[in-house]
Amino acid sequence: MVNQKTVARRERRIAARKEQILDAAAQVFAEKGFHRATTKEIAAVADVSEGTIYNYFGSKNDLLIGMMTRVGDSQVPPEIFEQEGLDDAREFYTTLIQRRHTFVRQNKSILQAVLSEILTNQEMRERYNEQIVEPFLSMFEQYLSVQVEQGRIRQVDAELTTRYLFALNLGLLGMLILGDPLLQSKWESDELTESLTEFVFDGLGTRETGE
Amino acid sequence: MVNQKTVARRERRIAARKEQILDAAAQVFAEKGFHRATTKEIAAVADVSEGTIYNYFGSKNDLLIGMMTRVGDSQVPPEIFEQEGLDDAREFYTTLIQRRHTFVRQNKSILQAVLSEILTNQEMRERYNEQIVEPFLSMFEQYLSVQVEQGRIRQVDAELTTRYLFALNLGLLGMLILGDPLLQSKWESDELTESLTEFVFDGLGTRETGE
Amino acid sequence: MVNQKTVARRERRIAARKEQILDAAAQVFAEKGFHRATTKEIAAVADVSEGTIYNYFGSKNDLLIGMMTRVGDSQVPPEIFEQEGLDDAREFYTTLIQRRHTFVRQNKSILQAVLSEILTNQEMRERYNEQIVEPFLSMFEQYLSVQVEQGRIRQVDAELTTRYLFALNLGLLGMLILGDPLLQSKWESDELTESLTEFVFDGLGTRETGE
Amino acid sequence: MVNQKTVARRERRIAARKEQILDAAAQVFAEKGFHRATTKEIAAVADVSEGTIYNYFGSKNDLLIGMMTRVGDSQVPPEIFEQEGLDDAREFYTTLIQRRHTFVRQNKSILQAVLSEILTNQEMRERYNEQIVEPFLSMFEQYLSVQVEQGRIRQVDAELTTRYLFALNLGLLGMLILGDPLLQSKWESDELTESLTEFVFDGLGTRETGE
DNA sequence: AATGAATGAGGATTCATTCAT
DNA sequence: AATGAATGAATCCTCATTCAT
Repeated sequence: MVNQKTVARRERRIAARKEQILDAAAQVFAEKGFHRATTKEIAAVADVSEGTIYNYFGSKNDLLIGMMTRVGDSQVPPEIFEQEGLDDAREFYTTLIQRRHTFVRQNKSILQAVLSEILTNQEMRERYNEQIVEPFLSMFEQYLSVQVEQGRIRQVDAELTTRYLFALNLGLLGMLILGDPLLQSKWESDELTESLTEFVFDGLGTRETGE
Repeated sequence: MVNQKTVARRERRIAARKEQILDAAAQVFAEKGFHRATTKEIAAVADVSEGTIYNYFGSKNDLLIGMMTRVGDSQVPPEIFEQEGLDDAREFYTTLIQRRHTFVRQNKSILQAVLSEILTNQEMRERYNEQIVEPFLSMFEQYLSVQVEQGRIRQVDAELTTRYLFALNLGLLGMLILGDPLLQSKWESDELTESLTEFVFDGLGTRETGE
Repeated sequence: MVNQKTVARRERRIAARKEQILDAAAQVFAEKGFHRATTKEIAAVADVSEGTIYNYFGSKNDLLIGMMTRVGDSQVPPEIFEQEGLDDAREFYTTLIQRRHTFVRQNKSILQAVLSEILTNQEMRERYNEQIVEPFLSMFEQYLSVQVEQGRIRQVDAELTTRYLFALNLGLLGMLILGDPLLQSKWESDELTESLTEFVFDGLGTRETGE
Repeated sequence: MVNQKTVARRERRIAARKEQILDAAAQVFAEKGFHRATTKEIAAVADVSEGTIYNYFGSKNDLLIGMMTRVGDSQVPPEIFEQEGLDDAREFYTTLIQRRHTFVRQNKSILQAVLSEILTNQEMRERYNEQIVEPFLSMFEQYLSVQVEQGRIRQVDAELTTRYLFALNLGLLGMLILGDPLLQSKWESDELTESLTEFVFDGLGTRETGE
């Protein structure tokens, strides 16, 4: 009994420490990038000694992996695709990007750090694809196919369209990181959703031109 | 006279050396990323000594800046926005992304290296914004405003739409780097243009829903 | 009364713990050598926590000293030199190296670790000399002198000869550690004694050449 | 032509630097042992920067390997076993150990460092066996067999005897390192040769007992 | 102008030791 | 008395940069 409690407490302490360190790492990585970040500084920000980091993570690289796992775990959950009452594709998309933006708002630093490393690190890239991109793409693809079949959206290529939508979001994240002031302000006050939905569903063409 | 010629020749030689070194740097940066690339390896690839690099560039960082300048210089030229006969916005967009894709095809590795660094390097980010992003955005914004005024495209917010289109392209580059196989194959054989134009101009909504 | 018993019990417990830890240390030192052995691993093998080690030994170095003391204590006991009936020097030598080989067989790993450290650690070297080498040398020297006086062995320089015999044994230990397969097999099956005695007493020379 | 000279000079410079660094390493290793020796100190003794060490050796471990190779190269050369006129085994042995002692005198530090590490480092042990021990043993064995056949020495087991002689020398080296004052003084003034030869050839036994 | 050896600051990682529980 | 998490000094190694030739 007591043992069980002790073990549980211990596990919670370990998890908390890991979080504490990952938070610090995320902050420093985002600020300086993975390579310019030093374990010394991460330790300082996490308010632990350098040695302690290595009691919880095998290497500096493992911090990055830990962060990616975290990002993966807090992504859009699969259930959302299976909810009832999301017949209206517009509404669904709105919900989706709202969630997504909330998520990005909460994890911008981490995403920034992770993305940067992903761009030049083969191994990270593969992890990211497997854990985050592919699961999402295949689920969304599936959803789109159904919508197309049911005539709720235009007859589009579900595979490609999925990728365009993903790209749009990825690109927006990129521009936020780049620091575009307009996007930044709209995004922080959550004013992008409507305009974005319109862009995606109505396109640029005038109605007449529409084919 | 003679002096002028000599000076000119000298300048050409210097420029050539710089190119030679930047080419090598681009190759190595793309392969390993900025931080994992060593001056030693760049020198080896450029077939010069490490010391020589420093005769032409002040630092390793300057190589990155040099590359970004290069990328900026070979971007879509401003003239394209001023050409006559590009009244048809669809056609114009098609042309634009075709050029863009050709450019990306030729510079993917460099873009990869530069982007990665941009994400976590304040200074690089500012340079990139000033030299590349902002000029393009303002020109495109201008173009879109005119198109909207003339009723050639829907009544959209030109500023935001410009950013969405930029984001879409940036995101596609991101997904290419991530290695999405579908995009990769379509992109290499230049099959994305039409489908992308359709996505952008017609949106996902069925025509009736279009409001 | 009770107090005395308690104290005695306590001392026995402490001694037992020390043994337990030294055993573990011996095992790990032998496997990895002193420097590559970590207190963490020693603790794991001893099935105690790292902290506990430091309740019984002041430092990692003290473990080594403890081991050497142990080795010293189990060396050839001085009494052997005083036993009656060991008039025959050959027989005596045979007995001696048999004991010695038995001892080495039981402590090879420890000796390996201790010797390695002795070679490059001044302090250890001094301890080893004082505690082990010198006592043995002086006793053996004494013994040899008597044998020479009594005409039981040739007129040799007792001091030097003692050192040659010590060296021979030390060197054999060295070769065993080095892993010479021939010595190893003969040594394990205790077949070296006779041949060694012959080498030491008869030399290589043919009898006629003997002078 | 010039090129050849330049290359040769370069190679000489490199070899010299390597020597310079190995000398320093030998000194520090011998003093403190491999593990306690720091690259910082080696650099200081060699009067170069730490970085320079790594221009010539891949790792601290490589310094050790480099030292062992050096030791191997300066060992007793195989030719000695093939010289004419060495019929007299005593004389031959005398020559051999004189050479050996000279060698040890010149390389004591290195041997000390190498031996210590050999005792606890599997890889080093294997290298040492292959490069130094085995070649010597097999050559000496061969020599002894012939001597035995020709009746120049007693009918001894050549294999074992070779090992005894090797052990004797190894052990003497060990005792020198341990710091035995008697051996030290005799060895430095080269007074051991005769006494050692006598020990090896005549044994301890009185002539009558010689069976 | 080119070279490449030398430099040394800097950084990730290890591990003996401590100490609060 | 035992624990084991926290510590941080110490160390090997890398690599951008310099500079004598």
